[in-house]
Amino acid sequence: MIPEPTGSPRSEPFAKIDPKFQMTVRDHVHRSLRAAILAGRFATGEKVNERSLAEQFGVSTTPIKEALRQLETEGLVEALPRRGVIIRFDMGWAEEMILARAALESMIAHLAAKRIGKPAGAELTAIADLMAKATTSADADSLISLNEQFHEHIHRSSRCSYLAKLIERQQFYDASIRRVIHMDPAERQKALEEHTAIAKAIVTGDADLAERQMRNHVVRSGETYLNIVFGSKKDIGRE
Amino acid sequence: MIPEPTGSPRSEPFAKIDPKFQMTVRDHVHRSLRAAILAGRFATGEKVNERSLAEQFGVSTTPIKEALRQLETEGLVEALPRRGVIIRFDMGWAEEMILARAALESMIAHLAAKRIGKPAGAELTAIADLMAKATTSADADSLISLNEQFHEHIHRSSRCSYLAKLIERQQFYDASIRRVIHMDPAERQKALEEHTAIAKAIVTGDADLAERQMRNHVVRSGETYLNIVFGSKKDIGRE
DNA sequence: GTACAGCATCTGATATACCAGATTTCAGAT
DNA sequence: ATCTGAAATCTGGTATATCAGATGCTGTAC
Repeated sequence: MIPEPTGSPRSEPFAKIDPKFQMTVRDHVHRSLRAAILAGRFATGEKVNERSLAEQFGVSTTPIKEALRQLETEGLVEALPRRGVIIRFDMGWAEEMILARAALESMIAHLAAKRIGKPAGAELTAIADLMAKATTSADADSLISLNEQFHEHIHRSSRCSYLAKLIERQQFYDASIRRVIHMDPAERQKALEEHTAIAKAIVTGDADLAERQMRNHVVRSGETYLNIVFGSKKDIGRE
Repeated sequence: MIPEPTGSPRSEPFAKIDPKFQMTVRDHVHRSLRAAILAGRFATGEKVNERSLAEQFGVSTTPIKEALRQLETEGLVEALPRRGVIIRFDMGWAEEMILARAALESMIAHLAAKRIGKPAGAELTAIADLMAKATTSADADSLISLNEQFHEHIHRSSRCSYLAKLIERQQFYDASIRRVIHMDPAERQKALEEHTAIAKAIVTGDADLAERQMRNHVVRSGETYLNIVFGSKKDIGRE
């Protein structure tokens, strides 16, 4: 901190660092395991051994246990008391995670349409406009970043922090896969149309329309993801 | 186990006990804390101390930490690294939990309507019929039990185990509160009508109708719960 | 009276020890 | 050869110890 000569407090000297950014071993383990599971680097039903994981990470079993507890609550592993934890993730699980995200995102879009104000609405439209520009010109990275901003803005507009947190936990395709997805011009175009329509519905306060369009968007882009990662054409939630 | 004279294996001698039923200290702590939080026995923002909890439960801090990790992932507490965990639950949080459950249950009802077969459909109708009888005659306990059966049957019919698991985590009014809710004849009648309508929509395969009705049912009964627990009239998701 | 450095204390994060339930192995009986 | 059950082993659950960051307190300087 730079010393302040006068006693008068400056309004916003430096942003306080968010304690959440601090990295602990258990978070590192949690993220690593989570990413590994979602990337399919474990077989469904495979047993994981705490001591062996601890050795691989070079830490004790304590943070491993805590990370496994988090994964258990997330539904990515199953704990059989006194018997160990087994991996629970396959294509079916991924489909259902997408459906869950669709259900929650559409609910939050519904509420955002009801609750968004004039200024926030204008910001959302602005983000959508930037996305339109980035779709044809810019690189995938800025598109990914705008994508995040777009959804996060909707979350904030809904004023639902619990729902937003739940959705975050559902968010499981990582940046590298997103980049692959946004490589395809057809996909970029489709996503843009959907985003534009969602933004319009929310800004005009059409909650039911916003909800439907958000749901279709999440399900459709989820299908794209599944096709890339699991490599088989699939309609989510059919039959 | 009763000894078997012949070498021939009996088909289904006794059901294997589900390992999940085994109780560990961390599960006990998790459930107790969860119930205490949902019952409002902690203030929002209140700090909880691991050592003090360990002392109160008469156990070491290890299972406490694991239970707190689960609560953290559930969104009921927030962990600030190296600083401790604070309670995150109030009426607003409860509202959002109800909305989340509404979103997920309606999604699962939608899928159940698409996927339910003839026999399972008949069973669902049968459960609804039993509910009709129990509404006027029987005690609250059997109504509560039928209620559970009803929703669980829908979950199974949807063939979505991940979604069902997610919903279970959202399930937060316990048996005692349910009993209070089901005491009121008007509430019983309203719930019956909703259940009947949901069953009909699912059995006839009207997925969109089932979805809408499930959502209304969860939100409306959630409002009843909120009025009882937090004691103020409130429309969820309005403004 | 106020501000701040330095010290004492509290408390979460991690490592380690130990126990008991679960699993596997293997010798002896049939 | 197969079954059984006791012993060895593995592994998760819990308890305890240790470390370091966060917090609180106090006495001194101004």
